[in-house]
Amino acid sequence: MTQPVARTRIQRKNIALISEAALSVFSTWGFRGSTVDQIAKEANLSKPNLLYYFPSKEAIHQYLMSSLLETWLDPLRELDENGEPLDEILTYMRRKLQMSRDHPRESRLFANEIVQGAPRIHEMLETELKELVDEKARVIQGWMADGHLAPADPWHLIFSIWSLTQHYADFDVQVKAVLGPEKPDPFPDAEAYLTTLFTRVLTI
Amino acid sequence: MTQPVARTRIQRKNIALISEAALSVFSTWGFRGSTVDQIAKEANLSKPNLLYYFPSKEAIHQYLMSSLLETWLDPLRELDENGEPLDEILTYMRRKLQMSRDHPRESRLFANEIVQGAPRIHEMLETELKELVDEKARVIQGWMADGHLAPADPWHLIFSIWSLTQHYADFDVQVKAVLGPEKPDPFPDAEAYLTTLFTRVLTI
DNA sequence: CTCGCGTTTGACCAAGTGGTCAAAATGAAG
DNA sequence: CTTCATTTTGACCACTTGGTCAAACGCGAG
Repeated sequence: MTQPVARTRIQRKNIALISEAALSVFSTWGFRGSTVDQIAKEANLSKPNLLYYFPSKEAIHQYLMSSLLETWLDPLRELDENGEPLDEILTYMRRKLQMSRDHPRESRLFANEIVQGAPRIHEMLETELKELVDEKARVIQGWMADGHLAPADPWHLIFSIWSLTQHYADFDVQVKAVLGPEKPDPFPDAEAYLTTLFTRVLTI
Repeated sequence: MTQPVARTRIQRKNIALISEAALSVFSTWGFRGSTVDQIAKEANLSKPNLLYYFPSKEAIHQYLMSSLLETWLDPLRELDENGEPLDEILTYMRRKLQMSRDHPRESRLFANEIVQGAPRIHEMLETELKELVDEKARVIQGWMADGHLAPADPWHLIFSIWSLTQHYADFDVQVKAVLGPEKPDPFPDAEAYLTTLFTRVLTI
């Protein structure tokens, strides 16, 4: 029952509750820093009740990771070889930035996992993620070779999109502390800045 | 004794050992995920022995943070108002990138702390860090106003330097997983890419 | 309304946690 | 080589941790 298959209404409800709670807790404290009690409390369930749905803390984390992975990679999947190059990349960047704004916990969940050495998703990074990135990097490389984009290392270009957009979710405490209380929402400025940045970097 | 003042030779040696060990452990597991036993083992000391030098786990963490903070902010402090604008910014970026290469544990220590909401350094972010960034952002703003750099939001420009450079320390597992075993050192390419990036962004 | 299966819980456990303490070991100054 | 402050340690403590289990509960199909 690592990936629980919800059959009853109650199961669906509680697994959803647990996922929500686990997302909040794991994304805030990292795997080792989180406790089953915390997750149970956040989900309004008793600890044994929670462990009736998932066999262990590990299992909750695994379930979370694999259910969120698709959502996380989707924007890159949608990068379209036949689209207008600069527009495709700007759209990808904006979708990633939107995910930082709308799903910061998911972003921090992955950030925590990777900063701590990705012990539980390392294999996935080397297979699924690498394959997807390699494919799309070659698409971008093609665009550059055809003179539609200024030349630049496409792998590092993708890294830079990740790092620049996820920064606003993962390090938002820092961003908000530096910008101060009179700028409570950094996202409009961030979008403008990043649009300018990638436009200048990629326009020939 | 939150900031231990080493008086004897033995104290100096052991406090150094503990700092080293704590840096490794905290940067890998985050504060809550780390244990005093782990740190003691890594430092080759017994737990009570370690707690003879620092009163608590918190105290070790605080001591580490404050001793590393200066090192961490130094590169930005050196940004010189009277230097050649583009060169100053590229130099700053390169120094930050070097720190990611040479001191990845320090980078991850801060990353862990900030991703998890910076509970222990929040105040410092709002004072010391904000003041320094505000000062330097205004310098950059001046350069742009004088037509020495292409216009862009200077605060977000600084954020982008942080995020792009620290990415190679904080997320290095991911970077290495994506680039594969035939590219074990991403830094030369990263430096070339980031130099190109900031040059294109800031050249008028 | 009742029966059975799915659900919930209180009590419990072994291991790990941060931290204490008195006593033993050790280093260095005279 | 003695003396005393510094350093080190084993034993210990209260609390938290992930996880178990038998027993009780309650929802819905018949």
